[in-house]
Amino acid sequence: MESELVIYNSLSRKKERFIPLLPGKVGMYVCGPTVYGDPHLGHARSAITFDTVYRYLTYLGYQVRYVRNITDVGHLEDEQAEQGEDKILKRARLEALEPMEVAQRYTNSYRKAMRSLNVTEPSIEPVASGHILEQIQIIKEILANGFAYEVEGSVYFDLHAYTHIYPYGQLTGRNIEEARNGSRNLSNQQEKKHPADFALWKKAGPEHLMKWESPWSWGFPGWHIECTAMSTKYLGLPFDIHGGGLDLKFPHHESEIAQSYAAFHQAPVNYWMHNNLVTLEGQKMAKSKGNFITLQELFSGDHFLLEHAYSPMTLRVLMLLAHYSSPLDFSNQALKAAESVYKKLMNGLALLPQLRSNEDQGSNEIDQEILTLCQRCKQEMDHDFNTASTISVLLELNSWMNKISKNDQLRPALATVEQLKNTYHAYVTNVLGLLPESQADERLASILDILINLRNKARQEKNYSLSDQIRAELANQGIQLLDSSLGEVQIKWE
RNA sequence: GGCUGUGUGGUCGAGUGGUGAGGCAGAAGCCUGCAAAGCUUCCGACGCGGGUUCGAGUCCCGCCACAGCCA
Repeated sequence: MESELVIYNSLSRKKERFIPLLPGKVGMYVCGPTVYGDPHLGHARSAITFDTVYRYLTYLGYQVRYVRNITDVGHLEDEQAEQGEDKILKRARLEALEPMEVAQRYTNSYRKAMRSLNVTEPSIEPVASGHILEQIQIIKEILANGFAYEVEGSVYFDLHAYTHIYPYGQLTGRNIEEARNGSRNLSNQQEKKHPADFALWKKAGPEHLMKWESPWSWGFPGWHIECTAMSTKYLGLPFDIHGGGLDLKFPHHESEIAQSYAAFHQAPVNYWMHNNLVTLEGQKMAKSKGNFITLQELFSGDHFLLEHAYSPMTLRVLMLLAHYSSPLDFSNQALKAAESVYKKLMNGLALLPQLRSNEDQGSNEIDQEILTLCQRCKQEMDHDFNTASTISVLLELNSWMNKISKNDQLRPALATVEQLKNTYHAYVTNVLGLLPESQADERLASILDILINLRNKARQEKNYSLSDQIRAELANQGIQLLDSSLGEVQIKWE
């Protein structure tokens, strides 16, 4: 397959042509959520970004194995300093639940939210607690290769030994000697040879409920090792694409790279991709900052910053309206704009079956314009998944579709119309993952037909008070009737 | 202080050195019983200062602001 796809690789800081390791196949790993709280807008951005990557690769014909993990082994509130309480454990204490109950509860709510956003389920969704043995195995490898040391039942990654052999900090431009100079001298870090060394395995204290047996102690794995274990288990080494939020670059992804070299003497990944963050009033939106809107709050409108409820598809459009690498500031105005774009795209979808073509196969200016726009959809997506540009092209196509459907003089050739229908439908639904919301069941639809017919009859008799009453009362139920100049009535659900 | 990003019209937000983004808001008109949708036109921008180039929003240097990570 000749790929024209270009991906911005965070590691090289360059746009690179995408060439998979195996022709026609792609292995992709994305850091999923730590399940200790309700899913929020930050989760949605990462999931939608990489869902779109997955969808587009699939659309291009690749067979994609998409692994997105669930972190259900708690890591600490201040991971770098290895201080604070285990996040899941803390939640369990607050809610009086078993830690695994917490993990299950928020795994469920995450999956539910992702379904509503039409985020495709990954091919494999491994949980960290189910891969303790694999993690222990890799820690053993790293110890055997001399890049880790054991102290009091805990195992730490030995950065000093590592940097003698391998470069460290390529992803985030860090160097270990600088870190040494200004590093904090915290009492609980006494075990470490170097303050920047990170835990591979931690001995569990008596308060720790989630713990496993290992050659070193009853304890739990460090945060970074789970991704190394699960990605290599299911995707091999190296694999094609590793994704995650910008906030995970350091220390998480940097450590993954180091662990891979330390255990297997090779780089884990060819292409690193990082989505930018969602900000709220210019600040990072994160649970740990108490500055966030959950997806449930957004969908119900139950948050003081929201003017009203916004649908999952509106959120999806909002996310796709910005390039994944740009910061996205969240506001009612931005949401309203997204809502409008979503409506337009869905109106276009409903319009597709009505498009008429010309029997003559003459190619005129309209045909050229439309065919060029169809090609541009692929060009824009090929250019580092530029969904914002793709949407603008689709809106231009939409504009043509409206003109064609309302003007009998404008009739492109049959082949052009077919191309337009296929492209528009594929990009809106398959690539961008946008679907019409709230479908009516058949019975309700037939009852609606009766009402619509009654209203049309009233309109023909110029009984506008009755026709407007029917329309107004349906609108109260969230069902909007939209008349068209051709006499057809469109139904819109809210 | 270090590293990595980001600065584009009233607002959100694309932009791959060569007169076009697109959405929202605003203005005018067309269509329509009205409304909605749609169509046409208008409105306007590249953080600041240098440089490279025939040509810079785009490349280079410096500065400023904001964000993230680290300290």
